Amino acid sequence: MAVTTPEQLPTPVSMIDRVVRILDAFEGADGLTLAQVVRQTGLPRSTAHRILEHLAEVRYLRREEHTYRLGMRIMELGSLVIHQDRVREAATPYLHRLHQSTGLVAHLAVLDANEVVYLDKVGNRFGTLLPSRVGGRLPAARTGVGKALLAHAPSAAHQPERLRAELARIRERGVAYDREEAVRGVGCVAAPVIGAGDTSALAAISVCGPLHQLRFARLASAVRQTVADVWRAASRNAATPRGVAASRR
Amino acid sequence: MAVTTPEQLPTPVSMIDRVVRILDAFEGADGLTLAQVVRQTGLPRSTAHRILEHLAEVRYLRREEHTYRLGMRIMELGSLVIHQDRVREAATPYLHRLHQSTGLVAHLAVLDANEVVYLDKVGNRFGTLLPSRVGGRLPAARTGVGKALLAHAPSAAHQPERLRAELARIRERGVAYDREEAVRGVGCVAAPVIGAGDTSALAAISVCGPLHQLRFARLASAVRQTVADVWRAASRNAATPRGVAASRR
DNA sequence: AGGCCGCTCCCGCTGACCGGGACGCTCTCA
DNA sequence: TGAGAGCGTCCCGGTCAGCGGGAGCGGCCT
Repeated sequence: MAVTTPEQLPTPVSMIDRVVRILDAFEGADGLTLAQVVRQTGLPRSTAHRILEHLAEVRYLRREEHTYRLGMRIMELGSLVIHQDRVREAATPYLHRLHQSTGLVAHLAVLDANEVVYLDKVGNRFGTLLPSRVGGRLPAARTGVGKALLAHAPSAAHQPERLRAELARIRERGVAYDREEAVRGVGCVAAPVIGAGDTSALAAISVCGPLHQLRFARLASAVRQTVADVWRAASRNAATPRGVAASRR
Repeated sequence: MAVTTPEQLPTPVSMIDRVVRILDAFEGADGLTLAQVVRQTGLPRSTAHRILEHLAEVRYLRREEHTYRLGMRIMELGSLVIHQDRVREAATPYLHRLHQSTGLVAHLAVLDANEVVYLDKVGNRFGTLLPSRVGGRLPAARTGVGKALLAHAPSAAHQPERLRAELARIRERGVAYDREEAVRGVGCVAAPVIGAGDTSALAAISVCGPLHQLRFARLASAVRQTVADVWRAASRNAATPRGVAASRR
């Protein structure tokens, strides 16, 4: 499998496009040989080889024998993005409080098109039960944070009927629920952090855990309290916006 | 300040070098204008402008008005690096256990030249008291994890006398201590995760907290136990090595 | 031994990239 | 009010960094 239609990718013209295409190839597997990169990117062998070597030289990739992996410099830059995000900065202490007061896993996420991207995750106690991961993506419509974000996004009006109804309910209550929509036996309670002037959400916060031990009413008020605290903390320092969210082209 | 000697940087010749230099400029500040990038990188205005725009197009940067910031794609790639690291994967559950049993902050870090880079940090309870950060760097000689790593690194023989003596003691005991060397009032207990065949350390684990509430003897055995568990878990799945550590050119 | 596959290196050609400079905008200061 | 400084944007002719076909090599299968 993974037989991406051979060569039907438009040939990238700029150097940057070539580099991006190569780096993107590493999202699928955690270690690629030259030949694998060539197959995935459709670039000529010598071109791919040259760029891979060059990227390894600047430590954006790491080479071990004949396999390349993403390197340390990319990790450092990536974690810097998260670190510099103002909403995340304001939210982290409150996520810890939320985690401690509920004993569940607390999330912070932003919307990107139809997916959520997680910026923080506190209290990994359920191991791999939860599919969420800092820097990871999940379809928005099937997660608590995602629905909370969609409910307060410009795109809310253009969703399919069934979802639109649920989003309206979420806007009313200020809280979104997920009852094993993403993972069997797991539920979430989520609420959006709304921007200052407008009505679109900057980010969303959730707590997730085994469905049978969730007290929804209690969690709803805890999450609502948390987003209020985060909003206050964020707007205290906030002169200019500074988040990875929003601003698509 | 920050008046990097103007123009004395060697002019980068390749596109990749130029891109790297621009991205590196964002490590200092979380948001740069074109003019600031030009000053920091020494690149011609039009060149910097063209590259910045191009990077924003592929979402490696994000543009808001006239300031550029690191973008979402970089965050995603970066967190992927951490996620794909085998040692980190094996260590995380044990870091949680260590955190819960001690009530302190648990770290996982690797060595890079004379610095440590943190791969995981569990239990942020002391807020900004600890300078460690996932993806962040600190001088190795002044941290617990750093000394544990240096003690089992090839470079151990070439350190200054005083440090060399301490590293020898660490090799004997299998545990490194930090008593407010990095931060006033804070101490750490650390131990290295040693590679399979050889004697050099893959990574190191530590617990850190307020000095007055540290029971060193008890923590030492807890950390030793943890590295043993992690080693076992890591070598279970480990066919090929897969970590951001090691392999300098 | 012959075929297959993967990595590396070479080298002549060319178009992607370079960067000086023009232009327009917004401040600030005289 | 107008000159000047600083900034971002855009243009365009020249050129060299990058391109990529292909040769060479070495390992691993029949």
